[in-house]
Amino acid sequence: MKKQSYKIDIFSVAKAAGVSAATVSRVMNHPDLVNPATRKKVERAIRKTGYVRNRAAQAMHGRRSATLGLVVPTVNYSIFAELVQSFNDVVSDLGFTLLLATHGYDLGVEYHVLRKLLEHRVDGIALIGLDHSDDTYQLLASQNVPVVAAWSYAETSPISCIGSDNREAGQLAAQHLLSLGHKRIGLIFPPTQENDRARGRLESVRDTLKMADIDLPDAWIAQSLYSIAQSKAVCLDLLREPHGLTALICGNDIIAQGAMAAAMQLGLRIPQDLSIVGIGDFAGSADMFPALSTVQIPAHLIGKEVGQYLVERAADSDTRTI
Amino acid sequence: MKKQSYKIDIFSVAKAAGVSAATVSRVMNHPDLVNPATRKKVERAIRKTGYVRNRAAQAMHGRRSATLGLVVPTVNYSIFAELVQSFNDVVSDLGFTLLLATHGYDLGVEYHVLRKLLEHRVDGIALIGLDHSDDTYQLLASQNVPVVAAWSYAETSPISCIGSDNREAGQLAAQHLLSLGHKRIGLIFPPTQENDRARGRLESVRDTLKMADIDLPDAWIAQSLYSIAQSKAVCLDLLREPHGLTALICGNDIIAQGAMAAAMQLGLRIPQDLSIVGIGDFAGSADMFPALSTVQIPAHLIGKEVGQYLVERAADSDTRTI
DNA sequence: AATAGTATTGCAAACGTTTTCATAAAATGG
DNA sequence: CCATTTTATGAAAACGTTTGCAATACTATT
Repeated sequence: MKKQSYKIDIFSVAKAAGVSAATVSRVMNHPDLVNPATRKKVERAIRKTGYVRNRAAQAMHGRRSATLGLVVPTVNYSIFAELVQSFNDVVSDLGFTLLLATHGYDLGVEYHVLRKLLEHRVDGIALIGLDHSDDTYQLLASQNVPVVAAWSYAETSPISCIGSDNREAGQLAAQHLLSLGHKRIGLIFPPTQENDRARGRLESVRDTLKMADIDLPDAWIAQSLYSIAQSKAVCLDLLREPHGLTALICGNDIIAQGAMAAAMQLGLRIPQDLSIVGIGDFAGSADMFPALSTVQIPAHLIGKEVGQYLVERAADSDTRTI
Repeated sequence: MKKQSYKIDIFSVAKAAGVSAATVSRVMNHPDLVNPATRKKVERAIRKTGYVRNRAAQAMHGRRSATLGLVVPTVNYSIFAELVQSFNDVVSDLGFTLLLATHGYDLGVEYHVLRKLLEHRVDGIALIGLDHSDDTYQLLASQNVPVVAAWSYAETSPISCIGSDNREAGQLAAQHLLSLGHKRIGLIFPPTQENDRARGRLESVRDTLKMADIDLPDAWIAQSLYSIAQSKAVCLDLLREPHGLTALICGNDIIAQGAMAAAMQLGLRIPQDLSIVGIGDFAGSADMFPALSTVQIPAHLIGKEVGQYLVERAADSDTRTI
């Protein structure tokens, strides 16, 4: 029925329905403004011609692209996958399409992918965390597009943020181990230069241990990237040293899983011989690792709220321009 | 430097650089056509004005949106996350932006999200698997946009596909257990109605076992959705029955992880008391579960090849229109 | 039945690019 | 130095929508 691969635009539909292009447009955007009978005719013509509306043209005219941009470090390892999914679920239901970009924990790359999303005139932008380059902050300030930082929450943030307090998470993890009586606690964290989540967690773990007069030599702190394999290797090294560690705090769940693998390999029972605390969330980790305590980050909830917030703001700036 | 929140378009830049809009456009799209000196001027003007090009306008004119659409069932559970990541990495490097959509294993929903991507005039589309609704296939045929089915591979596919042969994967899993001498093998698979991956795997497992004259009563086959918790519950039920099962084949790695959790809870050692074979790939699963044998699906490679293929085809149809 | 109001539709002017075509300037070659 | 090619630029016509405005056809109120 729709073989004619030659461009079917709104005028083709208009002709097929015996109305003007304006009416066809109104059927799609303001159906209440058009007579039910004509609406039926138009809808039939749309179906018959196989018309697919052109959002690019719409975006160009009206300042609405019906897209939202989401920039995450990575979608691997499940860390942000759940957030991406719930974000997408909610905005998709509300008629928006997701433009996804990743930067692999490189804030220079982040600037460039953000720019690409803005080129597509997304109606809103979500980023992860609060550490961003000056260029990024300037770019966001210059475009007036709704922005929200997800995952981290801080009173002092220059842009709106929806997420959890990383300092509190670190504090919870440390206090949990302290309450169990641990005194020799090792730390495995990812690099913290461009990552406010990891930095906040690490700092507050340090502070909490210091407040409790617990020693934390540098040798008990190890660094690992986001890789189970690497984390496992790093933990093996750390646990083989004669530090007498009785507990580990892991900066995120990926690292915690590497730590568990290392402990298993060394024949250490968890939690009898070694307590491991992770920070972060991994869908289903509770089922997989009943012995691993985790300070949970409600990724699903954050994604949902971020999506709702942006859709709302997009609608606002829509009416604002009118 | 770029406070003037009022619309900065290509003409503003042109004025700032003392050239025409056409020249500015050429600087961005065909830099070799413009004099190096003027190019410098224009680039400076772009930076000074904080101009961000409008891809919507570009797409409207020229039939290039610089976007690619990817439709996956879900990005949760890591099943497709790795593919999404590697697809995005390669297309992003080549200047494309990713439009992501998910359908939660519902092919009716798939049709609608696909339509939304087409509305945005993506330069190419990737879907997962070969099971799609008739509407979907018709829609794809009516638009002439490059399409590729990822994950599954089949000679008979009506559209190009890049992926692995699910029948072979199932066969490998079954043969592996047969070669270990197992005779009482249980199966846990996801629903197979709208999922050619699961169906192909299940059928070939069945065929392989039948060829080897191994019994496979219906009671040994259980169904589970993509959820570790549910899979664990289903496996607990299955293993508690007096079937005397010595091995399990799991339709994917999520289910396999639930099966492992169930076995652990029942005190069964893997692989001494129970062998578990998963099909699918989970980044890092080798590190996490050394005892779990898995028929690996090269998600990373598939994502990369699908991305490269689409970019190539997008470039083709670009020159074709000229 | 005349008036005012409302519901429905069409015309045409945007929206911000890209690109064809034309032109002018510069380079080349004899 | 003139003729020819090459290089560099600009003017203007698309591209496919949306929407303000105007016009027409109804409906309700006197």
